Amino acid sequence: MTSGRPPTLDDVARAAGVHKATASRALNPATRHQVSARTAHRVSLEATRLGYVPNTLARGLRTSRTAAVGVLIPDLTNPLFPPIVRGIQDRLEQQGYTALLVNTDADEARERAEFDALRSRRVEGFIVATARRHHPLLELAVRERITFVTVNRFTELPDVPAVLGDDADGIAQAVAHLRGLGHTRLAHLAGPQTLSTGHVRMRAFRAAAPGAAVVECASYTEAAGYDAARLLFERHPHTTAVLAGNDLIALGTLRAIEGLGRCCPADVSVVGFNDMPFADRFRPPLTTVHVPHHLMGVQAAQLLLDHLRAAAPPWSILLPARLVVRGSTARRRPGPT
Amino acid sequence: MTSGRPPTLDDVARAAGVHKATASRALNPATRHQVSARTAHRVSLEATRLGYVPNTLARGLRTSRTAAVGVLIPDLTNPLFPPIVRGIQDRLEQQGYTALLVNTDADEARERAEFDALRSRRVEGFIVATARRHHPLLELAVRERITFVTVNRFTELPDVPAVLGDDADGIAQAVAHLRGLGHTRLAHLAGPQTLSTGHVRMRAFRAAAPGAAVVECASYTEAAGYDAARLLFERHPHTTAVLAGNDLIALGTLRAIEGLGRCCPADVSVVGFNDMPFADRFRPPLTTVHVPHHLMGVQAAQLLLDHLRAAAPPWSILLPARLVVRGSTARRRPGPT
DNA sequence: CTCACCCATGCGATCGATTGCGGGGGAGTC
DNA sequence: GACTCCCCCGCAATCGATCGCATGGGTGAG
Repeated sequence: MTSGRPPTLDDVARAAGVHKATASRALNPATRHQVSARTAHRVSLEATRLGYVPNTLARGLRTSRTAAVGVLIPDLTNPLFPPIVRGIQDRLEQQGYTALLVNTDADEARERAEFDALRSRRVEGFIVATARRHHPLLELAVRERITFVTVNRFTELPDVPAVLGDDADGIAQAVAHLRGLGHTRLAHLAGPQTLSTGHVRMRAFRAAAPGAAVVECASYTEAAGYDAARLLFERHPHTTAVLAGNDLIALGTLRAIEGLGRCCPADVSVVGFNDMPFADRFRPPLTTVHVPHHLMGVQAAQLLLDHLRAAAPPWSILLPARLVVRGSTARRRPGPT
Repeated sequence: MTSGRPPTLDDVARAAGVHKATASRALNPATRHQVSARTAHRVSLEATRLGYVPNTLARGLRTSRTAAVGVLIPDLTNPLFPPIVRGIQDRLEQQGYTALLVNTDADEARERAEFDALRSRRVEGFIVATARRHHPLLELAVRERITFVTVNRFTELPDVPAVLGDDADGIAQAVAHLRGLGHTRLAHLAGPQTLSTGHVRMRAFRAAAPGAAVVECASYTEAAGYDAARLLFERHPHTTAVLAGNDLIALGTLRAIEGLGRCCPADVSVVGFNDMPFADRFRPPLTTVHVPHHLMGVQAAQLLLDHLRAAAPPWSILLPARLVVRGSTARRRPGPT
């Protein structure tokens, strides 16, 4: 009755009085028809009675299909990623797959180590949220014919499927919104230009607001946003509207504005990007560009699964972004000029 | 030069002109001393040249050590969990372990399915953040001698190690704080009593404020907090201070207060629990009890690893909680009475 | 010179499940 | 009654790495 060690397929087979090969066929839905209904029933009965759970390692070793995929993200505590990861997990789970999640902290060596660890676990493919525009590791992955898709960001390599938000359109909406409120002195606190999101959003901003001020942040963090905002207001004190590279940068900008004794949105309007969770509860509630992150994760997982099953064309998917107007933007106040 | 399929240990051994057993010993730090330095060097050279990465499945099958642990959480998008998970991952990674993360959404059937899936992957143990006070699945796990620890919550079973925050003390601090501000009509919006956190916090509240109003929320969500707060103010309109079961309930309470045309903190003070990320950026900034969630994850992972290596005593760990005073609590305004 | 000992390495079984191949037996047909 | 065909099922190889055991050659001591 008590199990010394977990029961094996052989145990089940013996209990049912058949060979383990028969038991294997009986338990696998795809091969059950090769077995008489009577024995199939008897085997599954014994299986549940013994609490049999198949050994995925052994199966994976034999079939070289592990039903696992690696997921590379920079940092789970960045609020951008939980919804994406959740979307990935939801879709993968539906198909019986498991996500192996690792954080890289934007550290190349660490990413490489984690990548190898995942390969050693024989994941069938990767979902990469850490992509940089130029990314040696991903070049290697392409050379080794490893199946992967990028999510949220892309890499400058041909034929790599990606699931992206329509960042350029989101920026265009934000600029139009600010213009509509009467702002003429716009500025952009750009994300790192090594990342596709930083690059695309900045180019979109430049296209929509030629000649406007742009300061690049060292990273997508509140601290970097704060520093960049201080620099911006030093160089361009008359700025009345800031389009931040993402919500964390916007948060840093808000802090900088407060530190300068100014007020958002009365003196300066701020727009974020991503619509991170609880952005509506901030002070002030953040006007920001919403990107469907959960859906993004779902689509990335689906895209990867498609490529795993058959050599699907290297499609990419562009998800619509949508400006959400809240309390951090307001009509430009006629200046003291 | 190009690899049809990933190189195996046998490939490396052949390239180095030795037997695969020798190659195995050369590559494993623990057995390298059994091999001459010359061959060890030659083998590792060939291994890196061929891009060899060991097959964890095969190794795990043979050794029945997979260096993987299962992590059960309710929902990754609940901001409570990313820091905990991150702490777990950080510690596990240090030891070469990998976390297999699944969401249960508080659904018993789903939890069971995920649990079995993880067992099928032969995880060596579990870290459980979904524990309920009475939990059939965990009873089963104990019977089957599966190694696991619970984190953040505990289950009413003997000898199950747990890593917990000192919730009772946190509540005591919060009540003392509110009393110090002159509040006498306190109320508690308790979390679900099926969870140890809900139960412990409510008992601590009852002990610190005998006779004060208590309403139980259906779940730890903003929506449930909103509903419970409405009910509370209907029954006890003179309440001037609310101690919420967690930050999400507090957020729902804030919304209810606003909906009633009252103001926090001028009319009603609110205290949350957990100090979730960005709680300081809310409107108003949330006074709440800080619990060291990242550390909690680290300790849980460490505790599990200890139990995996040797049969450590079923220690539990209590981490200190600390009230963080922000803008959602204020001195009681002399009422119109 | 011989014997004992040890170090470095090879051999082969093993972990647990899958799968191609082949065989036994029952049913159906002429 | 004999033959064919098909359905079930068993046999054994296989995936890749680990490890107990055996072995060969070299060294040091007597």
